[in-house]
Amino acid sequence: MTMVESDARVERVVPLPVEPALRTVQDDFIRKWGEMGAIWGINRTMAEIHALLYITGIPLCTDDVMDRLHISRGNTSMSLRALCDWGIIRRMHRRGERREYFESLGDVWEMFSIIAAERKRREMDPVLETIKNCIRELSADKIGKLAKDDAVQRTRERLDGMEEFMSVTNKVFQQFVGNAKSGLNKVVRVLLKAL
Amino acid sequence: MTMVESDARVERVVPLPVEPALRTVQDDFIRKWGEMGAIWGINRTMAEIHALLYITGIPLCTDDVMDRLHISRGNTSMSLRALCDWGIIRRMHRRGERREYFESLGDVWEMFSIIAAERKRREMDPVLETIKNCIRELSADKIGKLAKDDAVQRTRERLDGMEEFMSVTNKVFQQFVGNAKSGLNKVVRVLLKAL
DNA sequence: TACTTCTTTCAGTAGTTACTGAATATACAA
DNA sequence: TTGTATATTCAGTAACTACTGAAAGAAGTA
Repeated sequence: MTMVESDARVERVVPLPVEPALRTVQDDFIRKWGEMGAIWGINRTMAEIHALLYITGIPLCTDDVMDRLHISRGNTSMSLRALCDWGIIRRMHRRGERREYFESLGDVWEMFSIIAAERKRREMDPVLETIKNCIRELSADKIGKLAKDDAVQRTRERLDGMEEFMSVTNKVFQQFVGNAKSGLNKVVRVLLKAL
Repeated sequence: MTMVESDARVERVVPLPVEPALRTVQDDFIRKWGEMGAIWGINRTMAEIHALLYITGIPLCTDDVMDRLHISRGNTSMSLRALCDWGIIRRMHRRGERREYFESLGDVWEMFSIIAAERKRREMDPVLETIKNCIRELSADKIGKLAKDDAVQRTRERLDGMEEFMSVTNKVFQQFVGNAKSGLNKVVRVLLKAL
């Protein structure tokens, strides 16, 4: 099958739902989600791409994303890959089609737990490790009678406070991660009941 | 009282605890805390300054901070102010001394709830607002029979999922913020018991 | 094989954020 | 008042991050 090349493109130039009312709503959501990206440690463009995939709820290809968000092919490609690496969108192959499609996970709880798990592993765990190590280094059998020193004791108190906080926080995270496969999870239900 | 000017400085050049063992431990903590800054939406230097004030547990002045962390006066001044604005460190005036001192809050739970409250207000609340507005804009009395459209329904489902998630998250935050004045708070106690 | 369609990579650049250090302001003391 | 110790501000710059677009690569088709 031969085709004037522009035809192939035109088919997809405005590939999406596109009732203006719907489009406006989606754009609104996308913009705001992009602005919030920082919370998740994800940059604006990545957050917008994710928002687009999430809010439309259908698989889109690279050109769909480029056209709708006005970003370059390179940026689109890299951001899509990064989102796949995070695991909050998925690559999709369509029978008989060469190009690849991408779709977002539909379950917000699952997405949250994926992100939380990864950030805990990358950012909290090492800090907790360091704190525990610091506490060890200030123990009497490491520094002898210096352990009685005022300054040392103050520092140890502070380390203890931080360790308690982070251990508890870690446990809470763990629960989200372990349970949040779908919908309201156990932790949240317990919490809401208790309040 | 007249003083050779260098004396006044020398007094404070290495003003801090300074048993090498203690210092090493503190530096360790400071470095790691700085690296983790991102989680809190606070940059490395600010996080390090905060870590220093937290871990030593005594009030320090601008020069103490500059000397210990090797940062410029300007940067120190601005970062200290920003930390004061966040409310996680406090300015201290000492009788008969001209220079100002700064000290960190000692209670990690309190610091956490201060930061969480502020970030919720600045980052989550507006998004939730937008989502609610999106849902409103897609209601039948706004867009009529278009509301039955497939694409519209998909988008509405996604918005609903997100709204549920964010509302619940908000409630949990609220509890931390409301209760976490000191030590293990109600929410955490409930959680730990339930798990 | 060569051709087409689509994807990935990456050097270069634009845009952003963090930091310095000198100038300026403030606040107290003599 | 002037002098001194301290704090703040901010223009300029360094360092970093995000983005583009062209080139190369991959994977399928004729």
